[in-house]
Amino acid sequence: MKKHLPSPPVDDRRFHDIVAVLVSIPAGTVVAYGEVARDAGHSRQSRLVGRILSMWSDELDLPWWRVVTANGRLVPGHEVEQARLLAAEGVQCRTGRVAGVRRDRA
DNA sequence: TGCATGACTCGAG
DNA sequence: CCTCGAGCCATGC
Repeated sequence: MKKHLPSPPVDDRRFHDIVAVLVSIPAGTVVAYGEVARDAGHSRQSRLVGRILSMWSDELDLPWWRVVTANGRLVPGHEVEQARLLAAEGVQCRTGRVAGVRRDRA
């Protein structure tokens, strides 16, 4: 059962910071959840990044496909979709994996 | 207040 | 390559 949107996170600074980092990810670049959290100033809230993407990625038009796990693993259940989107930006992928999980460079 | 869950991460087996 | 366990933070019942 999917959970609908909880209270509006617009008042939450952590949320705002993480979203800001997400939208600032250049096309053709893949980053890890932990990297996003660290960039936003919240090194331990990698899970929060995942939750934000899972719940509001579409609502806020966030580039969730540019976010992978620290292991280079694509999002479980969306591997094909994500791989397709990344390929469209020039990021080569393997079965559920990204070819080179460079944090800052494509 | 406590426990379970999750698009996480790391280390070990 | 895969699974498990411990740690981390936020949310919901």
